[in-house]
Amino acid sequence: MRAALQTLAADGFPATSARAIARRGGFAPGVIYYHFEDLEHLFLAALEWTSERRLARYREELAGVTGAADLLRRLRALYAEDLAAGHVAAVQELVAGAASSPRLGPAIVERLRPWLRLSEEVAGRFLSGTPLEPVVPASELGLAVVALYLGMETLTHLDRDRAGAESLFAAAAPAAALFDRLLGHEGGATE
Amino acid sequence: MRAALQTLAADGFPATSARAIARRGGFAPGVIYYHFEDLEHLFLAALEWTSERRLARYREELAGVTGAADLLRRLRALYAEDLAAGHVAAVQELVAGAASSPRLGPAIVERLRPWLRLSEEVAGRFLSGTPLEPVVPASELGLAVVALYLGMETLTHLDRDRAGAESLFAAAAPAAALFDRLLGHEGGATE
Amino acid sequence: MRAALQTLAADGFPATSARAIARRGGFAPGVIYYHFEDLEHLFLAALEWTSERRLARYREELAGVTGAADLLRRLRALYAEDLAAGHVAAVQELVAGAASSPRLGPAIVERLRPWLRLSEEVAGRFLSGTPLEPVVPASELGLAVVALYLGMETLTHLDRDRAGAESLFAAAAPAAALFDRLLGHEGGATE
Amino acid sequence: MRAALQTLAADGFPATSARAIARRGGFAPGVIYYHFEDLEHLFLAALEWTSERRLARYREELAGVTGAADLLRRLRALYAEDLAAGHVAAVQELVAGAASSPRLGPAIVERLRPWLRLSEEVAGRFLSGTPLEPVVPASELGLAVVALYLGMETLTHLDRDRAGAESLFAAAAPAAALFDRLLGHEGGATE
DNA sequence: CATGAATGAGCATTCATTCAT
DNA sequence: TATGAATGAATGCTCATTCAT
Repeated sequence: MRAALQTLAADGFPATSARAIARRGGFAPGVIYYHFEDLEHLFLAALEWTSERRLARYREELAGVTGAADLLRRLRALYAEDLAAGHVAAVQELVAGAASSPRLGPAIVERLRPWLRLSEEVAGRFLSGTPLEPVVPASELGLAVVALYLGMETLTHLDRDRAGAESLFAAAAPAAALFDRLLGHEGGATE
Repeated sequence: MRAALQTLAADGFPATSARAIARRGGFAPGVIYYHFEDLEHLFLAALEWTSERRLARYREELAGVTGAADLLRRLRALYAEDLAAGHVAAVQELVAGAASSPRLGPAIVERLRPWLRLSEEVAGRFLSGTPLEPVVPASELGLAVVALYLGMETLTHLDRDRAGAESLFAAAAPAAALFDRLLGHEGGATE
Repeated sequence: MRAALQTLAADGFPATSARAIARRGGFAPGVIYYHFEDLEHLFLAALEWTSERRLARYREELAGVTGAADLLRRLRALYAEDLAAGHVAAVQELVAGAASSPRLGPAIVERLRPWLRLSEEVAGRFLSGTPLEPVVPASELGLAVVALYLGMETLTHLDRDRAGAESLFAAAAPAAALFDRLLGHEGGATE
Repeated sequence: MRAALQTLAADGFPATSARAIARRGGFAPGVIYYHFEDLEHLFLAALEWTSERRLARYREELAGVTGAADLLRRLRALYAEDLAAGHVAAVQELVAGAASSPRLGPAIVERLRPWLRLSEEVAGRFLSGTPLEPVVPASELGLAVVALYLGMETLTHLDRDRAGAESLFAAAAPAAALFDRLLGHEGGATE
């Protein structure tokens, strides 16, 4: 059922009505209200569900990262997974669509916080020991990365061109390699 | 009237109905359909209108930029203007809300393209002559900056904390100064 | 349109949905919400409308009452009018059906108050100068009469037997005549 | 379980859904349909249940009534019991709410008939031997009393002011005493 | 006996849109 | 140009009811 929402969120927040969810899930709209108090609760439960699973995956993958190029390579793979499952699309749609809802908004912020924490943490780990450490605060870098992720999703969602993010990753690779070389990281060596 | 839409877009795309626009503008809903074929056409016209004016302003301000710190300072001021007028908020709401509309989506992409071009252009000007030039393609950097802008707006729109973007600008300032120093730019000298 | 509600209230408060009203009135349900904020507002407006007209009629008719028998005769005629128009039925249905609504309830009480006042006033006029005056407070008698009216309507509405009230009026006539004779009223003489 | 319905009828007929009953009773809605064919059957069973018990109590209490004042005093006490248990409220809500139901209405009339009989009987006993006997038919007086009861309940249910009926009883006491004195009853002597 | 899941119709309400005036 | 009235489809949600377990 959450999968039904997920796929629904894939054709736009404004179009994600109870009826539409039910149609896609193959059940009656009433069922939703049997299991969830509200559409909002459904959304939150679904966000939580997919978010937790993806977060675990991200944490796992980013645990042993060794340098900029390595980090980038792993993010790229993770993003490809997200794309395939439509997870980012759903999340972005939810985040953007519910931004103005006084009840949903804050609840979503809450569910987004772990991502900010992870992003910040990885940014911190990544900066530590480099000359950038004193000059770039991890917390802000972490925020910027999450924002970039969301913004990229918004844009690639807008025109159906999924290649945008992909080419961004591709373009960033040489820069990451250079970065590693300058700082003596060993990460990108095998790429 | 377009201003009415603008302010309406400020309380959320899903809540921006013909009635709501009319209520805020102080006219009857029917008027909209006298001037525009459609709500979608209204949205596009409004986007175009505000976009052109802001774009001109951005172009003007970013024309004589001399370095990273200078660029950052100017963007910060421009962003403050955007914030005050609610322009970014409206645009982001529109972009995100209409992302899944088969008719509105592509049309919005079209109206967004000049921004990508500007961003790309500034990025190119900024990179040219630096050692980064061969390693960072301007087109991708430009895209990333627009995405970051949108993403930041999404996030700051989500929790009412407008300080997020501000503190990001603040945090980026030292890095920009360092950048300028390394590359022999003279921009941030007076800051 | 209020007439549409009136007739609708004639087939039961719980069945008086926006759709049902519209169906009976021959218009689309949306029209209701164009003219009234709410179903509740429709109900109140309709109650007010019919109530005012009937109240004026009652006042007019009861102004020059001369005795118990006369009063009874006039009430009987008025009640027959009410019955024909279905006014009491609608009012009773509304009063009973909305009794538990926290918003509608008090608003209806308000609209009922003039009736209590009239009833009280007539009771007072009727009692004044009789030996009953010190022993029967007009305010309570007025309340009792209104309650009796409502209760009778409830009962006659329950089984379709409209004869109940009629036979009550008939049965009360001799008592009223006796009452007048005892108290020296001249009212019922010609009956 | 019937108690659950009773209390539910205390927050309004339209709000008395199967779910609401079950929630208050602490069981699943399905249970209702195990024990009763229908919500309507539940209502009737519950009405019957409470009605029988109260009727017995009324019969017992009104058996040895000696005069108007005595009758009034006993009714007042009985009414206080009803109020405390919420019985009248439930009955009135049911009677009014189901008035327009083609199936429920007649069935309720049936369950109400014993009350009319009792009322009539007491009225008859009360009138017998007095000069009013030829002039006031017991059957009509009985009907009027029941209607007054229902109507008073409707009104006191409407505004939360439970004092209405109470003050009515209080106001009627002197009249009853006078009545007894005139007719040589001995009932109110000790009051 | 009882539950939890499900259904489909119905609810009040709001929507984009049309159109006579 | 603009309005006010109207429509019909859609919204989120609740309902009585059923039924496998």
